[in-house]
Amino acid sequence: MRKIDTRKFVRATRSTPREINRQILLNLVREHQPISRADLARQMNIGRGMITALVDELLKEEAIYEGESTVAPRGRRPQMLFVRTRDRLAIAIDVRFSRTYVMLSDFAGNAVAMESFETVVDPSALVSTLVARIKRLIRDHGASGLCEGIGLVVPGMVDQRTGRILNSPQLAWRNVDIRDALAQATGLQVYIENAPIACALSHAWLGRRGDLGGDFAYVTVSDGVGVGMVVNGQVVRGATYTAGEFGHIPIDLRGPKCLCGAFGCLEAHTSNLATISRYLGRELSSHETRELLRESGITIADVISRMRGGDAQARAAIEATARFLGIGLGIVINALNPSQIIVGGEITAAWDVVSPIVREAIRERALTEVSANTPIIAESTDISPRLRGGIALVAAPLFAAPQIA
Amino acid sequence: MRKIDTRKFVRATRSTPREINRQILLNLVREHQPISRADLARQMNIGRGMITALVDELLKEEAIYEGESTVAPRGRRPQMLFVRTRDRLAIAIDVRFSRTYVMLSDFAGNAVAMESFETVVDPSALVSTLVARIKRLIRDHGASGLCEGIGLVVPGMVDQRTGRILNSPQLAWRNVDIRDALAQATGLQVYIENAPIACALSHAWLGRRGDLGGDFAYVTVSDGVGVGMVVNGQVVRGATYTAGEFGHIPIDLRGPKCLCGAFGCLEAHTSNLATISRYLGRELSSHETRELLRESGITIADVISRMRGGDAQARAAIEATARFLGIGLGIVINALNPSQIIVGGEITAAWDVVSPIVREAIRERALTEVSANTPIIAESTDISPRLRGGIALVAAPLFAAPQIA
DNA sequence: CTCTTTTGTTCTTTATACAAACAAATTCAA
DNA sequence: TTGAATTTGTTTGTATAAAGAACAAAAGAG
Repeated sequence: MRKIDTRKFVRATRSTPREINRQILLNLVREHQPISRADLARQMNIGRGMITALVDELLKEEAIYEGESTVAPRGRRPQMLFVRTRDRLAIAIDVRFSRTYVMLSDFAGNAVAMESFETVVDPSALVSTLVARIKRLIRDHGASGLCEGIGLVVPGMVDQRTGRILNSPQLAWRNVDIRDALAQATGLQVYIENAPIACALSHAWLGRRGDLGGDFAYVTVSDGVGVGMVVNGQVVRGATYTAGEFGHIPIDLRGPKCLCGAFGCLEAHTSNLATISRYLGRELSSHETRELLRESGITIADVISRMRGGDAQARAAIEATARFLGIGLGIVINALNPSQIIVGGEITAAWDVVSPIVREAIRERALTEVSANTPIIAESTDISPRLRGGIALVAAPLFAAPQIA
Repeated sequence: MRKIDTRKFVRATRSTPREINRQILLNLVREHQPISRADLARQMNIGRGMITALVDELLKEEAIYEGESTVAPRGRRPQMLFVRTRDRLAIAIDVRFSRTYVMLSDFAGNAVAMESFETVVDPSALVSTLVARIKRLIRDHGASGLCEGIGLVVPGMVDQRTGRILNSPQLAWRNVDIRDALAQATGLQVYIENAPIACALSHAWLGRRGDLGGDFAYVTVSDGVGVGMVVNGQVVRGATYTAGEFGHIPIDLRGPKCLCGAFGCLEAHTSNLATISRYLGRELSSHETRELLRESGITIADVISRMRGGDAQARAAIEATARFLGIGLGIVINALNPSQIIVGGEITAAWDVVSPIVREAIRERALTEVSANTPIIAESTDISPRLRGGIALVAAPLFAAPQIA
């Protein structure tokens, strides 16, 4: 039951039913391809004549294409339909603390080319570096299709009205606009989004067919901790685009000081930096620790491999992180009751150790049996969910439900 | 941008545009009444002919009615339209720990009659008591209209598929069904909902015209602490109907033991019981404390009035509660970034003392200037938001957006 | 080769959005 | 007082697209 916002509603016109049914059909093709017109008619409870008209429209726009006719047990052979994704390309950009990744990929998320470079912190220098690399990528590898847009994923909150990055602690950016400069220099539409939401979009639109559907939360654990939430099929951005900042929720008011200045944040307990600091037996927020981290160059992957090598200190650090992560996921469960939680980040490499501890912490605080058993799925970093999210930013609007009422 | 769920979509038909525009028109009348056809045409960017047709339909169904024609600066006088609410009635039931309230009211939330009785904990005994009172209420006061349904508000999580109360700690109910029994005995449609969501619905559908629109959170502070969230115009219920349980999020792992069994829950810091226990200098969860509370009969209102009388102990207890409440609201802000938060419960009677402490606690943890200034609005208990929510449960479906795509 | 089954297209009917003309009711100004 | 201007609300004709039926095409079965 949705309330109509009488300030910004969208009235239905004569062509509204067609737009809606067209979009439903397109999504059915996307999720069931290959599929015939007759099957679509059965799925949609509609006459085949209607389907013919809608399919003709989509064929003319080259949103879908007709494949070979398959064998059928009897009767005329159906003509199979497919969504056109192979020759539609997009650029995804993942700006991270140390490195920036650029990928050219088709609309289904299959990478065509990928490269990376050390992150340039100055915004305008970053833009010009990106522009050069994007142009070269498209020139060298863009023969198989047309690039239709850029999906830019940044570690920070993004104002969707202006495209500005409101605050990125990792890059020390405040109110920075790189979207418009990038769009102007490349002549391509640029979609910008913060990392946890991009990961959630990647899961929703480019995930496996089995786990589609249902509302979920995507929890990213890296230098920070953030959550991308999908509720009623829509991403939650909040009134001023800062929703999902679970990282700065306190779980222990007498806990360690966080980089944000407050005490006892979830992020200060369970981020990669927190785990490494704990391993080194140092305080997270002190200047010396940060210097030490920078100099030693130790990463969370190192801590995990030392744990595997039998380092008891490393194991203790990771087990403590797991416990706090479980408490964090318990917060998400109590707040949102998602049908599943996806966890992304380097910590997933230690999931065999982390998972049982997480599950136990959730069990301690869950209010019902079902919520205690909320599926927690670890997503490995090597499928690069952020970059796939960048592709989804460009591709998903084609498939989204029309906004009505 | 919403994703279409290909498992349970609603296809558009020939009459879909009409359904949508009809509903938009009805909502415009509701929020701008009195309003003329010509004004509606301007608001909706549509021909006046279309409006005439839609209005005729709504008039025939008696959803709206035509009032007097008003004066106009020049030209033909417009005929004003109104939503019919006066002679449409609903029963609202608010089941609480100690007392149960029953109200007969019109669809706009104007009470016709109200009564209360000591809560009967046995479900079937409660149903028969309710049935008798409802029948008498309708007989004695129902002359002004027809009762079209019952809105039942309970302190606990409700499975909306089955109507069962999954868990109500206050009533010690688990998997109890009173909805169907009530419906069968009264012959009326019964809508059941948990208290925080009902309060949120009350705010969304029966609130003042000024503060309509925008997503928000309704935080209820009574014996428990819960949140009703409205995101993208829709209430958030969660995959298994247990969303909004912010009361059992830990804010201090070394904090007091909660009635749920875990340590350091928000509820254990800021519920009415927590405040009273703190005032008495007792541990919340111990058996002796609960006995003492029951025997002494001291309420949160007593603590507040003693604070007003100069009791330093009472002031300290309430100030501590205020601080923890601020931390709780900070959690809601970081998680959801709502455009506003409504706080309901007895504690609002001390809002002059509570408010500045709450605001300071939020400021300590908010990540942006805007989110630090999220409006926090106290809603007094004497407008009975729960009962109004019960009315909204019956009335709102008439005005909701049609589900499409 | 004919009958049956299934797929996909075409045609007719019907609902309804859209646009324009029309009727009604009122003020203003000569 | 009367006609012009203005605004509201209704009616009428047209275009669009859904709904449903009929038809054509393509295959296998007997």
